[in-house]
Amino acid sequence: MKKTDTEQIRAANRVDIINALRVFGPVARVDIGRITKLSPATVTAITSELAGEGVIEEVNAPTPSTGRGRPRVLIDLNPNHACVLGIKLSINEIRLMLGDLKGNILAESVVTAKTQAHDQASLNEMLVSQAQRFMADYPEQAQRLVSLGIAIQGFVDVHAGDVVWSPALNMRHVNLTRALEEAFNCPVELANDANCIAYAIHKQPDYADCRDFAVIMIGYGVGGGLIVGGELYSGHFGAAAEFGHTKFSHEGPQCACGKRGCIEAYVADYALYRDASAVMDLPATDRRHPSEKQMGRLTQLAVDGDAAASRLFHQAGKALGFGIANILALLSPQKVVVTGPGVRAFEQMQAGIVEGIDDSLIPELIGRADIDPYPWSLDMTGKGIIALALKHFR
Amino acid sequence: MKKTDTEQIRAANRVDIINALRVFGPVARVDIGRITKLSPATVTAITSELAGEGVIEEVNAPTPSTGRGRPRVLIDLNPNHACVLGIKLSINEIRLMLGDLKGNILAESVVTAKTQAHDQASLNEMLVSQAQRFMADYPEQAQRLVSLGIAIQGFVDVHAGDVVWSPALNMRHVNLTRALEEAFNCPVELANDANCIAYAIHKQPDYADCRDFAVIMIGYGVGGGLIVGGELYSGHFGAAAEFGHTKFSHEGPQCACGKRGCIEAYVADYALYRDASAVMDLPATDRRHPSEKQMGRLTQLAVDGDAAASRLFHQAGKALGFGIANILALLSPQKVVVTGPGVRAFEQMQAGIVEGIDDSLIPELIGRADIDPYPWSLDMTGKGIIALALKHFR
DNA sequence: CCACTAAATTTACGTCTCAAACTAAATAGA
DNA sequence: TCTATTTAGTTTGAGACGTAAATTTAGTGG
Repeated sequence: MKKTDTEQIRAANRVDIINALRVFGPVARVDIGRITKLSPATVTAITSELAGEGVIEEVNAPTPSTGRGRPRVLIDLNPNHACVLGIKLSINEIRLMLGDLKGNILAESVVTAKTQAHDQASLNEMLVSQAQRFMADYPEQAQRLVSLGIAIQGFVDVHAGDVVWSPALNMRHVNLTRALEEAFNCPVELANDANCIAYAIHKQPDYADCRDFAVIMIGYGVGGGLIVGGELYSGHFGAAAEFGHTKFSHEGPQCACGKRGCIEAYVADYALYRDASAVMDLPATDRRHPSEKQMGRLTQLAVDGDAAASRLFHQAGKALGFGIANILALLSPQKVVVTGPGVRAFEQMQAGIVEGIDDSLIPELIGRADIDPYPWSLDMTGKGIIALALKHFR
Repeated sequence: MKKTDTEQIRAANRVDIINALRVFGPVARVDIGRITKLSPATVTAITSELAGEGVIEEVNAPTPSTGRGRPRVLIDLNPNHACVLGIKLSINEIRLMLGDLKGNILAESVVTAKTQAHDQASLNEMLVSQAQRFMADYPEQAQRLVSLGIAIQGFVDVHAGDVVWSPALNMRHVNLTRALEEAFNCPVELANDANCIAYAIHKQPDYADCRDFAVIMIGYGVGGGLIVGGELYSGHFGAAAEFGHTKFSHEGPQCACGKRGCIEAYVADYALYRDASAVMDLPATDRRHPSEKQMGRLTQLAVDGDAAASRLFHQAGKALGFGIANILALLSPQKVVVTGPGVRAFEQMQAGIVEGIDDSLIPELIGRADIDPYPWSLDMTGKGIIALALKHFR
């Protein structure tokens, strides 16, 4: 509380109601009361305040009309009341996404750019000009822009807004938020891409009451995200959940980070393809980036019962399970969610995962934690960075 | 917020003030205002409320008397206003501790008992009767008893009050809180012993503004505790921070938990002594429990430059550093604190720890995290469980 | 002995939520 | 058709809270 206190209560209750609406779509005021545990009087007070500001609207949709009594009038966020700009920065690609108040992606634009051929100043210049160019196409939304979000692979310090290291850049310790903050005069949120995905999953209605879980993203690399106490956890130095660089072994194969034995070096696409190439005949590939098609073929081999491929995924599963066991021991989470392009092979790894966990932990420590796959879709990072940026909408 | 709201504000501000007093000893009301960011008016209101209840007292100590102006009157918690009973359950030993409102241990009693020769009913019976016998010696305090706390080695579910597994008991999934709650008609807190120590350290004034750190306790076993966002984190299943059973290797020496390659199996007293016995001539010992004296001698060997002993501690340090690296990657904490009887050899392990971390993580991920030793004292578990029990004093 | 200073208290005010009373808008059944 | 019933939502009045500003208290310094 503190400070002018009681006004802070109102502010907190406002965001509670806004969040309830964001998660549970259009609902009646009664339900908001039930969800937020606020009295009907308070719900009325706050919702009419919000309606006055244009944040929410009554939605005259097909009324459900159950039973008797006064029919409930549904209200929902007015998606157009505010918007945010999400930027996903990857190697040689900048993806710009316009998000509305409900977290939907309204528009998208992909720009090819040599992300690695910049110094700090020119990189920020490019980001600002690309962002301005993109927003110029949506002049109405530009006026209602609340905040920006940037998602990037690699290690970030979210508190400082610095990219500590990223495969997308050829330099270290680059601040990416200040220039955009000045150019757009609004807050800019920086986040690791896997953290974005964790946050996006956390915002799914079916995860609404799951307050402590870990997300593992398998793709070109292996990333992670932690939801702790219902919030995305970024740690004191803002770089939490770098699951891919926890270790399976103190020796072991080379990881992209430069060290050896990282979980990533066993489970990421590049690692699987590298290990597969050693034991079977596969088309050559850019070592760092086997294509989705190539990875799909490799997975299909295992599905079809190829022994070497099956063994490969089983091994990767074991390494993954070993890493998950460390998460279970350290954090005792409700569940561990596995997603990313790499879930395509979840079933092929599952037995290995279970074996890896069982080998590492006694049943008492594994407890009732679930290891769940989560279907991958390309826009999850975008959804997540937009949701993170929307935090700034009070 | 929620509910009867504004009363909850008051409650929150009350505990803020109580906590400020608990941490910063006797202070003037002005300082409380500065610490809690409450207005002087509010501080006056709440402190006089608390004084009326006897929770706090004006302390007429040697006034600091700086400069002019009305002299500040120091207030402090009245340590005798309430008390808690802390119970530490270890193998064949029950330690009972009476704690006052300031978290001091007022009295202590150690009972020898065959903790492993019980079923759930008789164990709880014994705990209740021992606790009642102990409190009978302090009839005045017994009337002001607020809550109980139980600390135990092993895996616990703090939410359910269950001991899932413990070396001190010969059964699994034992509830230890219900019987005591009924007998004393007050809340009972169960906690893992290493978590207690983490909480005790967190409550030290010099850790007051350290809100995200990990504690590693090295002793007969290796335990852990996590302070996340300024709170002791116990995870969804209430068993977080079992650092000792995160892994150094998927093969490796046998751990007390039954699995192989746990950090504990390299760093705990029993592991060090076992490994040392293989390469040098040491007096035989109960394999599970080398004595403090024996461990001291082993450490002294390394201090004196014995090559084999030095190598041993260096190796243990490497395993520890490897495990710490996983914590750094996953949680990005401000610091990692190493304590427990095993800190006696911290200096001998330090180079190994640093090596283990450097081998595992690129400098960007290690960041500015400190690895600090914390001097061990026997009553830290007690301090911690008492502090945890005191949470129930609103 | 009085001006000055800093700590603590009192007062006046605005904000908040909630319970309870009330209004609104529908249905079910006589 | 009409009335009792039911559920949703609003209004009102009371109680609690914290703050700013004014005031009191209790010292120091010259």
